[in-house]
Amino acid sequence: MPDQNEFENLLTNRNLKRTKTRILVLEVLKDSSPKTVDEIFSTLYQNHMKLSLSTVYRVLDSFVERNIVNKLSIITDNRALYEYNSMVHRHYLVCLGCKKIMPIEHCPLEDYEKALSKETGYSIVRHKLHIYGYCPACKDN
Amino acid sequence: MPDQNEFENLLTNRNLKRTKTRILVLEVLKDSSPKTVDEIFSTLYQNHMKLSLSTVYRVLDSFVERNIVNKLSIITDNRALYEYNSMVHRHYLVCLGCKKIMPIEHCPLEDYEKALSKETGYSIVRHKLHIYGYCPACKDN
DNA sequence: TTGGATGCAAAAGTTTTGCACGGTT
DNA sequence: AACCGTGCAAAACTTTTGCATCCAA
Repeated sequence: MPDQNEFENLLTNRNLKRTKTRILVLEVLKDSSPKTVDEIFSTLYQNHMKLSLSTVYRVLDSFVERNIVNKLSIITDNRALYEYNSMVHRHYLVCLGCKKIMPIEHCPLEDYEKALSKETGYSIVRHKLHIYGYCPACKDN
Repeated sequence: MPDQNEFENLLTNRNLKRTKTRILVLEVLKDSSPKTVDEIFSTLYQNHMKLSLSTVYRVLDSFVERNIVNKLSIITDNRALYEYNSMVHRHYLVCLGCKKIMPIEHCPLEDYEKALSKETGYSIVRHKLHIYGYCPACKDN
């Protein structure tokens, strides 16, 4: 199982022990849209994995600290969202109809950030951009 | 007091009774950076205004429903942020040090969205953009 | 006067923490 | 063996709700 090894190396590199829960959480988040803590927990729990909700919180904290996972700045119903950090700078085009998420290759903000930095005196680290609309198939409804 | 009248008209137009708490909350939010419920409550409470936390929640709900106030999609410490809706499309520059949130006037994405729409066939409705960095004061640390 | 608005207290929901035990290195 | 990670339960915090009372229209 190639993913298993990928995750185990990742954990070792970041000085985290390779425990069952950590690998399970990575499996859920990898190649998936952002999830709440409860979604991650329930997915695993319903698959008969024995684990505790507080462990999921602690695992996610340790991942966020090490940049393995991003804690999103988008609230859904007062709950935080977490996504696997693929380390590739990407933006997403989200269809409000079918909820499909499509990656956008080009980042339109590189030049803008430089100008903004000069204007405000901020040192700019990163940004998050999500674009919402309707895909060709959903446009008609 | 011109703001008083502005707020009272606003409330009447949206079919909300002109109560003391509603006007106080509008005064706090107008011309201010986004605030948490507790910040709004504490500001008023410390100024010897008698009001209840749950009322602030209910007042804000009624404002969000009527587009008088926006509930932001930026988390600070698991608490929601509210801002007066000036009806101007805005983005935010968030300081990763002191957590200060500063509105950005210019939107760099207007032209980009048109191009993206042509390229993908999507009909684009809105976007969310947050930029993160360190403000001049926090840069040194 | 009437229906909406508020205060208070309790409930609901999310996240964090303490402590003992278990698993990885 | 040492120490980090986990489970469980309780605590801390944010937000919502029920109900009696109050107030704007």
